[in-house]
Amino acid sequence: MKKYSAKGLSKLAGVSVRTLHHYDEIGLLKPAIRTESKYRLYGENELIKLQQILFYKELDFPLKEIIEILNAPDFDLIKAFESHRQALESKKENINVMLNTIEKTISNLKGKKMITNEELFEGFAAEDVIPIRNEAIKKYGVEQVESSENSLKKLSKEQFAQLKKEQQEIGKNLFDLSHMSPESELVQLEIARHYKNIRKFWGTDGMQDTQWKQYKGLGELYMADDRFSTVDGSPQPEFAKFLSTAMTHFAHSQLK
Amino acid sequence: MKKYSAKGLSKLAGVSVRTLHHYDEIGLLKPAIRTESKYRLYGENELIKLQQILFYKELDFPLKEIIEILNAPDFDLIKAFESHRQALESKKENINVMLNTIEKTISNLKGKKMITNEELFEGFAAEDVIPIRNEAIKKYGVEQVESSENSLKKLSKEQFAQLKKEQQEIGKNLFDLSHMSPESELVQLEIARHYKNIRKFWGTDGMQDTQWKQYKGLGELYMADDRFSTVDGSPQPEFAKFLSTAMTHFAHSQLK
DNA sequence: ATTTGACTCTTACGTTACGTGACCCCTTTA
DNA sequence: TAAAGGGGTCACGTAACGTAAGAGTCAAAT
Repeated sequence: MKKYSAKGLSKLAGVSVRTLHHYDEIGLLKPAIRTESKYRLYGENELIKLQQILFYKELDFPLKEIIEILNAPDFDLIKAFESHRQALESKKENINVMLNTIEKTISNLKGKKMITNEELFEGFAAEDVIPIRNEAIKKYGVEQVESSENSLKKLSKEQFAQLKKEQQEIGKNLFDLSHMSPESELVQLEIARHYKNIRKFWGTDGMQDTQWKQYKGLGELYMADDRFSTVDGSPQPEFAKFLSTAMTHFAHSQLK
Repeated sequence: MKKYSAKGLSKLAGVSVRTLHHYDEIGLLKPAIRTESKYRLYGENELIKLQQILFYKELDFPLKEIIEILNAPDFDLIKAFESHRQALESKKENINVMLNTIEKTISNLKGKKMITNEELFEGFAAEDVIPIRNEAIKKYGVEQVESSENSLKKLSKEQFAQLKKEQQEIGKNLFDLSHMSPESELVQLEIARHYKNIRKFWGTDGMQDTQWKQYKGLGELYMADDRFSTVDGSPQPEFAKFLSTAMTHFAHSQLK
């Protein structure tokens, strides 16, 4: 059985020796054996395990979770890798979104146009959200808005699935809307893009952080707002815009 | 003029109060005024500035740089954005490599085939080059190697991107070859063909520029290494892999 | 046989962008 | 008038290592 020294393994895997020390310290990856003089020696198994660690790390799993994942006895390699691939692909899409934003910003700067803050923050700002929320408060009262927000933070899994389904329906409708829109092709493209974002936003699993919950709550809130539903009940592009904003926030939080 | 308390502003912008404290501490965003009782009060200007801060933060600028950006109106924004875009793009490329690796790994697990460690780590390892380089230095001397490398660093980014792309093509083809039966004559033929391509690539035909000639020199330097040629003169897959790795290595050094 | 040079170990403080108390002050409201 | 709900300043905790410092180990070269 082939053995690797700390440096050997580090070169092979593209990590620092310190990283290996660290992983040893926290019990994530211990060397196969320790020589008399305390040298770390790793074997093939450690090599494979390290690769798995790196994959998860690439997906921004904290090391603590990686320890749990790799210690789980029902750990299915192929399944894990396939979910990795999915996550990577969505990550790539997220990067594309950011690239678009940056490119727009660059071309804006190059054109020496002074861009307004609203344009600058398009896709980021909570500015879009806040006034809407304020009006919602005027209409429904603070307590209703806040209770709605709070209650939404306690959704069950079934409710979540339901919401997800509904959101996907909405996405479809939006897509149809875009085809009927009398506006320019650019608008259609934008809406199509939003549609994609929405699907991804509501379709991604494993989002349990606070931001996400907030957006989810706000999402339902806005859905209740008249301004986001037409007579026939189909949603307006503004709603998609909000979702896109939320999606962008989420995407960026994922990118780190 | 409207004033915001710390909590008020934090809610509006979606950041924590502690964050505002922190920004105050490091001089990134100071409140407009401080009341007698030391309360922080922010105005519209601070709101806007905070939005700008958040914008840059979304793009992963460290706070130190954000301070510079916002303090220096003549800061070269475009340059900063460009470099960030490049970073993102290289990130995307890495993801693509990883996707390939994962897919290969999956099919490998499914097919129960063993892949080599180097293939397993494709996309992570970057410094395989170093030992080879050291040996090259031993053989040919530091000055020759370094002069070759230095001339390499003068390549334009476009030239380099092109080079890298071609190298990746070569690498891909060779990798695909590795899936064929090793005994097959077809494989030998294919390798020979690739060898021709490589030779052509390194040949003088397409490159009359001085820099390119020196680049070729470095290539020949490495090609002269025993480990990259077999008895009959045909190259080993390791050579193409080395080229790919080297390109990646130098591309990185080019980027920063 | 020794010196060199690459490698190894442990220990421990530095880093980034805040989170999270602890403890105390100020203002509003029941 | 006292509780509630803000506000403030320390100051340590966090994640995932980076980066020396000081010292031992190992194989090759002198």
